[in-house]
Amino acid sequence: MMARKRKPGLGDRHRKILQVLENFQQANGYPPTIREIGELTNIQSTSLVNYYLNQLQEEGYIAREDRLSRGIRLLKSASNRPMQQAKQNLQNAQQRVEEIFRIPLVGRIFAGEPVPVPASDFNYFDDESTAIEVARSLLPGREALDDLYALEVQGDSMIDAMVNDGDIVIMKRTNEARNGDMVAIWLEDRDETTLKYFYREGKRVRLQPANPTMQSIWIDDPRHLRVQGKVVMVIRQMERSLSHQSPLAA
Amino acid sequence: MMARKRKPGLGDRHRKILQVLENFQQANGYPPTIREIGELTNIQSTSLVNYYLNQLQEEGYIAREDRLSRGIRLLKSASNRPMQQAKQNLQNAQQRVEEIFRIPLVGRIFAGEPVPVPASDFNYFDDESTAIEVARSLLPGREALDDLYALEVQGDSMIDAMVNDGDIVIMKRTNEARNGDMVAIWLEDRDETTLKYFYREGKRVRLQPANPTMQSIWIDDPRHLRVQGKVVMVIRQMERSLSHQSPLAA
DNA sequence: CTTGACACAGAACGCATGTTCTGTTATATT
DNA sequence: AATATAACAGAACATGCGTTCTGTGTCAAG
Repeated sequence: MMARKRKPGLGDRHRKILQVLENFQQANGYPPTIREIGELTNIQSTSLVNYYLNQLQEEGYIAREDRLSRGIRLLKSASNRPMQQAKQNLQNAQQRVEEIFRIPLVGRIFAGEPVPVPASDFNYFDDESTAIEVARSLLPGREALDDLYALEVQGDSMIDAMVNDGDIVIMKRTNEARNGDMVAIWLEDRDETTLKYFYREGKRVRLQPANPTMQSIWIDDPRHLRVQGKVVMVIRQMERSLSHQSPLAA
Repeated sequence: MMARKRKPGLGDRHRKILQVLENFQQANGYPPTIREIGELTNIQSTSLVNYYLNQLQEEGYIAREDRLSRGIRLLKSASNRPMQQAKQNLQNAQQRVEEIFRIPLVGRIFAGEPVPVPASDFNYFDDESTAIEVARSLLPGREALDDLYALEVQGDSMIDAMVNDGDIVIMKRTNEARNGDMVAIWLEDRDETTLKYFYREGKRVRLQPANPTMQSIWIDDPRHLRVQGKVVMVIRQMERSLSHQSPLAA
């Protein structure tokens, strides 16, 4: 026996919560906590607020950062009331601009040389032409977005990392790696840059290629490797210059 | 004995912190924590960040809510042209509203089955949660953007195409391939889907893997292969935030 | 040199806050 | 009416995060 179905669309409480999110952010400059939302909407249980927030997230109205206090972002405004038209436009515009992120393309990466890393005070806005635009929804939420930069892969030397000539890799500037991270590593004894998954195993470090058919390598002395950044994303655009398309074509 | 006096005005670190506050809020929609500020300014101690924040508060640059996580509001901007900046952002926003494109994520692709292709009258707006957002600037300019759809790669069967488990491939709906296109092809005699570069060579067709170390295959009778779409882009996210995880994930 | 204020690091403490679990009530569907 | 599910409440738990304390080096004024 089928039973009660959930009504599609937003209920009164969904709308109320969206309203609260908008007002609170406007008034205080930071988003509310679950408990604060509860007070402002006469919902007495944190779990119930959470319940509604999950639904709003599934519907795409908000984005939440896991386990992060006040980590709620409003994606779509639900206010249907007339309001001040100008203000409304402004708000929408600011929302939209947050959904796109410009990552500076600072150089190339290939096996023969260490990874170029921009300084932390790198001015991101000085060169408009060399930027990769990525929607915020594709980027990891918890990362410090200011530490991101992009590199173009040169040559076929990183096929074991499933990365091709011409691919764009988006890196995060960091010197330390956690287990499971894919990192750019400079191997001092080989004079070589590689992209590998990083695993610390006791005193040794295991570097595992992304390609599951290829073997890991072990580094006995971690001082011989330098973590130069963490790979956050790889983008491959087909149909560009003909340069790398057909080495074998007759 | 009076000793060392504190220099008046803002030091480098004060300015750096104000900069971080502004950028972080702009990028994430909520203010940073003390620890996050520390990471972004290379200050290793929470107490030291707190130390500087108190000074900034006394100077009137920020307001803090006592004991409230992320309760920092920026009152004065450190950038010398605050109004200009906001206006600039607004203008850019309005220009860029159209520069983001939502591509529906319609299913999975793996070796064992033909590629799912949405109907041409597919309603892109009915399911908000299953969409990949891509900046226009990353997409090929001449393509008919309405014909694009996205698939999630399942399994390791396409490593010869340099495509990994979990990757997102953005496809263009088409039945014909031009030389040099990377296409999704259904091989009837093998009951298999592959992603290969397509080259017509006389009566035969050569399918070349993206991985230059692997061999091409030749199809003598082109009627045995069906072009199911053209690969426009491949996106690999290394560390997906939980809130944006693929809705197709189990 | 001595001194005292400043600039910093690290750890510990405790409240704030997100998450989860168990349970209850209400409502739509059969 | 029976039942499955949605809509709720309350509490417990784990972690995030602000706060505070102790200690160390550094630099300028006496």
